[in-house]
Amino acid sequence: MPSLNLIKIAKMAGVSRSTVSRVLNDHPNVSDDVRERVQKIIRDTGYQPNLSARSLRSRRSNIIGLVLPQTMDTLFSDPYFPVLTQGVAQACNQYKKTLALFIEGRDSDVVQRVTQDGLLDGFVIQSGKLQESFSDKLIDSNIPFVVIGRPDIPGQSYIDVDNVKGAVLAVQHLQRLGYRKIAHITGDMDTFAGKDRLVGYRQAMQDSSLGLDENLILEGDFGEESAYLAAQSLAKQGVDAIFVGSDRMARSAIQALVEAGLRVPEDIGIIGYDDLSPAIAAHPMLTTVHQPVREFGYKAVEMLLEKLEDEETPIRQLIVDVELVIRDSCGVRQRSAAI
Amino acid sequence: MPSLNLIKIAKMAGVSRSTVSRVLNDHPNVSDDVRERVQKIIRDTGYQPNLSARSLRSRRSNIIGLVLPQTMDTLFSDPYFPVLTQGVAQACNQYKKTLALFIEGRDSDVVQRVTQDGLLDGFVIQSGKLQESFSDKLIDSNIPFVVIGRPDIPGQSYIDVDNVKGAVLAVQHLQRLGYRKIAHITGDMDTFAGKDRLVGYRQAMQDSSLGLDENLILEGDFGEESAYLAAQSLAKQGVDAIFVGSDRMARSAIQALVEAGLRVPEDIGIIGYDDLSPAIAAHPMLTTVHQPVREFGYKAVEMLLEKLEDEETPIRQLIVDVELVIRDSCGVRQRSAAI
DNA sequence: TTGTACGCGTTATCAT
DNA sequence: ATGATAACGCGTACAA
Repeated sequence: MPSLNLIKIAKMAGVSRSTVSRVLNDHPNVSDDVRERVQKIIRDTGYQPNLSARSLRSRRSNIIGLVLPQTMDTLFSDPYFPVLTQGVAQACNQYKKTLALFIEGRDSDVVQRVTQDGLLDGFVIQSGKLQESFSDKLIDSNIPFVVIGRPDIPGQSYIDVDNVKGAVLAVQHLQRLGYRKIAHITGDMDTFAGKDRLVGYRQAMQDSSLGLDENLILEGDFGEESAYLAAQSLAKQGVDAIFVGSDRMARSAIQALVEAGLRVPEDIGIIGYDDLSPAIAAHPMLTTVHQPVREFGYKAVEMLLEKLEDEETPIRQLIVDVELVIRDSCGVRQRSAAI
Repeated sequence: MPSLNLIKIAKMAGVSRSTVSRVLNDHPNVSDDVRERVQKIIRDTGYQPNLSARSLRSRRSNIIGLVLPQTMDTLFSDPYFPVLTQGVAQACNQYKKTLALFIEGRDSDVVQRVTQDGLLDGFVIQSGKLQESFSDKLIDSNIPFVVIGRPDIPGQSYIDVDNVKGAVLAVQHLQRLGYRKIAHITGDMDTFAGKDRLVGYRQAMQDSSLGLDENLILEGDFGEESAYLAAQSLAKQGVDAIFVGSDRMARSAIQALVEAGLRVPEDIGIIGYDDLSPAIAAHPMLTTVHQPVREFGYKAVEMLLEKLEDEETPIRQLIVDVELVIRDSCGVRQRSAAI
């Protein structure tokens, strides 16, 4: 048990606590020989400054939070959250911050825990369902945060992907390939992601000669089951192509279609959304809208750190671009030849 | 900006710091009316005790770490880690601990960060590849920890699943169904999980009338690619059934088999390992060995907390049981009828 | 350049 | 039952 502290190191080096402290914090005003001597002792003893004391004194814990307000059950079955977490963790490593992970459970009052005095310097929060509005507590806790996804109250810094554009890209691609009856299986209509992708679908259909047919829109919830059922229904209905709200749902939809005797993409074209492995890996390779989720998490941390550096930094709202990744499930090979 | 502290609360209540502190920590020696009065003020002001100060004084941060020493790239593509994390997070919520997540990157010295003085009360660490042995630093940092998976040095508390038994269950099930040429695509041979499942496979084959044929063992690495290639090879070779080292690999193997013109399970039976969604969801439903990964993470935290309560608690080594979950890919329907 | 002394907010020990 | 007071380990203004 080391139980070392500044005093002991100071005694060993024959200097005062302050000097050791200065060495630790790279203060300029330390003579080179003293600095050397102290550093050697620090190395030899394996001394580490006590973080609690440091936090207390400096009012900086160097811990930042990642708050995932989804329900536990569905949280990690979609690769989105793991990848996001990875991005955040990567940034924390980079900037030498400790990452505290808060996953909202049914009972736990995450807000309470996140806003504890002296625990976090700030946090990144994934905006969840629309109805679970950000508690005012979060805001007037006065601890800085950045929202991932669009927040449901204005005046916050946030980072989001352009879901509308992504959907437009997907649908327009299907249109260009000559599909005429293009359906959409939506994501969760309680999320901005789900809603915005639907907006994009509607927009792309309306702006085309095909026009919008509300009957071709089936509501899903980002889960396998909903997509499976929707696809079954669409198989009976007979459509040319489906733009599905997420890759995970797309895979499930494809399964339903195949079981209904349809070939993808020969009989029906599919485009998903996310481009996160491993959902795209199976056959047929999924055409999908790529969101840079990892970079996203990374960037969110950087935005937060900026905010921490400069208290008066303006509110930033960053929309990250998306792009269509064309693989097999949209039938581009079969159709491009035909065109 | 609250910037409240004990003194201010004390003044407002007309008592001393000590009394407020006692109220906060549920000390018995406080009269009921004073307690009431102080609690009301605490509620009204929204006062929260400063955690840094608390940690400094009490030598307890109430933060516990989860250390995932895998490389970033592969980390979250397997559902194992997300689910494990979920279990750990759940336990932390339950016991009112803050969870700090450490994901080892290429450059970052996680050991250094994890063992910082005053940061963590203890941590749970996932044992990674065998060669990256636990640094001695971890051990003589003197901060308590529990290992998930078998540690490569003795004398540590750990929790593990019975990988050998799981493999035996799987292979024996295939044997009972009448398969004769039963192959194995292994997991990563640098992990205990991969090695132990191979041990179980060997054991089950040797103990049966079928005997062990080393040519039926193909090495994988828990990744899609390796399983795909191995399955292609086995398709040519012509085998009856394959016990695959993980569900994720099993899915990939099935894809290779189907593309080679084989039907699963009519032509070839498959059993995987893990039973974590969504790998099992697709068609055919995967027969697999269930590991209670979430409970696992939860339990690991409980073991750690025990250790924290009682410094002199004995080292515990807990082996969690596994069970076979029979679905479609093993061909039980086709074969049971035949038997 | 170095040392002294104070305060960060809390808990714990000792009186009263 | 309550209050004064001393730590916990560190950073820093100020003095030397």
